[in-house]
Amino acid sequence: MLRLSKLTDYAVVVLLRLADGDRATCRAGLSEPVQTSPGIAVATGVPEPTVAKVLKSLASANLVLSLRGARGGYRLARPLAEVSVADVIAAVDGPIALTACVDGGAGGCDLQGLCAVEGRWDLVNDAIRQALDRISLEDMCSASVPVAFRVMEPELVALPVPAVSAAAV
Amino acid sequence: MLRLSKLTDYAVVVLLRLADGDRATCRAGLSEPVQTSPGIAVATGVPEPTVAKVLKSLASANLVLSLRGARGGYRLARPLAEVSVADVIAAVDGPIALTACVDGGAGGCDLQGLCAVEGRWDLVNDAIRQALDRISLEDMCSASVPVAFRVMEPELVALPVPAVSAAAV
DNA sequence: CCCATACCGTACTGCGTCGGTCCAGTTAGC
DNA sequence: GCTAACTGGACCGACGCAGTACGGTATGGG
Ligand code: FES
Ligand code: FES
Repeated sequence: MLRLSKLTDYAVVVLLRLADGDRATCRAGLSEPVQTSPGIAVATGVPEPTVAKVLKSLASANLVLSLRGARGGYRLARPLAEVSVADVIAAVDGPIALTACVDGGAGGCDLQGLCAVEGRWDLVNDAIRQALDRISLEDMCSASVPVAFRVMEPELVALPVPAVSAAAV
Repeated sequence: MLRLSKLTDYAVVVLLRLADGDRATCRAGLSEPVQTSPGIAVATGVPEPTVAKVLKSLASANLVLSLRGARGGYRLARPLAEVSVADVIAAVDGPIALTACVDGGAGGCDLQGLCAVEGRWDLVNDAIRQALDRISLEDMCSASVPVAFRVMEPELVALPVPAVSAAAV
């Protein structure tokens, strides 16, 4: 159904949390805006091993920086505005390839040869890729908050943008 | 991986074949441009039951017209230029809903409430939907044929646009 | 009137991928 | 040296998809 995996959704949640925590620690005067995966897990509600898995994928894609050892953790590699949705999807779910026979996935289609849409999906694929590339996480974060159907606590709704995950720690 | 199902791919193949066959029968003087699912199956190489399944989905979405009874078959409901890729995807794979918590799929996300990206995916979802809506099957068919990597028979390459599926019948 | 043809709907099953978990290993602070 | 935390890989159950099968219905021809 053209559905993206839940891991990608979690990745966005984690990244947003990471950005928000960044700001919080910076405001507190700490020079080390680093968050651990257990901390992010308890802040977002996502099970901890899953958070670790997602962060691992994001780290290998250079979307976050990892600091090993004790007092280690993760840090955003770039500001949210510099990260597009396509980057996140590519980091977690692999390259964007709608079908098996686009440029990305080298010839896995079993109809290759007598299929009428030989490489035509590339057009659609590129269109989607551009659309996803044009949207940054900053855009998603500062969207017009169209949650008209799901009212949360008034205090949370009243807060500016990073209103969520106020139950952290 | 943001991958669309193989059935959708087949649907495009079948629709293109249907349009091409339409033209062929019209040229032959027949007033009934109708093709049976077995005929399309043998023309495209897709297994027959799968073709029937796809055609059923397309028929219930009013993308093709079905004529029952003996000498029945399927016919295009609209010209290819009037059918967008989004229509085909929606017909075969259900509505386009990237995640479980967009407007389409009513609240299936288990993080609902403390998730930071409450309804923000709608932005991405709409972008993709518009991108897919803007591409018609005609566009896919008349794409610049970027099959630089996969050379077919020269005769087929030399033919104008609907060069494919020449091995029909 | 009867039969062949072809669509229609549903139900079933095997398989591949995804979501989630676990464990051993490595690095760096204390 | 010990502990906290990341790293990489493997493992397994669950779910959805791809494909198949069967009975039913409608139409046209003999
Ligand atoms: S779907 Fe891959 S060649 Fe047609
Ligand atoms: S993913 Fe559905 S509410 Fe966050």
